[in-house]
Amino acid sequence: MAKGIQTIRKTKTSAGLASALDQFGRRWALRVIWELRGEPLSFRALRTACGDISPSVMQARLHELRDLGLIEQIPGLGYRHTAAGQQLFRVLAPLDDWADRHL
Amino acid sequence: MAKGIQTIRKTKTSAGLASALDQFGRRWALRVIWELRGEPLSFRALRTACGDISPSVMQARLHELRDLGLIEQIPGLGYRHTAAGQQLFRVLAPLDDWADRHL
DNA sequence: TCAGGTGCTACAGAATACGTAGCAAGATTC
DNA sequence: GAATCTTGCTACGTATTCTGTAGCACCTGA
Repeated sequence: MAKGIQTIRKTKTSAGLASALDQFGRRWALRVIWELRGEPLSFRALRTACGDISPSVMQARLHELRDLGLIEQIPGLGYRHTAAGQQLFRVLAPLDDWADRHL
Repeated sequence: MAKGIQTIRKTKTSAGLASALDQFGRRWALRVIWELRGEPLSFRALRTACGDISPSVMQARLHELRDLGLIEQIPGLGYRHTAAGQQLFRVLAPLDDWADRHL
């Protein structure tokens, strides 16, 4: 491999986006955000919505997403998006169309 | 926990989107898509752009993304988006603003 | 009281990621 | 034309993460 390859980027990836992509690059993280698009879901409902994933992993993702301020737990109601989480979902929403078209 | 919890979703997550979210829920998958936004990058340049990740993991992600038809390898040039990959990046692009705002 | 649901934890085994070293092939330099 | 550099990529031992199953404490309704 020889000429023409760019080795140095002009614009680097921002630290915020990098950490976001790192968090989202964990199994089920994006899926959880997606499944909470409608009404609040209980821990177990969320688990079955994701195809009965391991409760320990679900617990880990829920903690992380809560720490990021993307979801919140309402006693007696279950889990739902925060304002930031809703805006993230709005950003992610076009993925549905994209997946239909390209996968 | 008692009343008001929805256990059954009205609209299920499509299989295409589910598999997409599954693929993207692997470490560095989204990051690789993101780093290829500009000019083509060589294997090693891509690796340093992602913070010097393990070459075996990079190799695995590149294979998977190639199998999905999102990136392609041009001999002498490196890796770059396919048409589908570019459209995915366009969908993902607003994440940058979102991360700035919320993280 | 008891059956059923809830959120959540424990733990062993499997899969995945990491970090480092290194190889073969092509270009570059001397 | 030999040495050097850079390329894409592989090997492999270790560490982290995910999976699958079982089960506990709590609450609700019958």
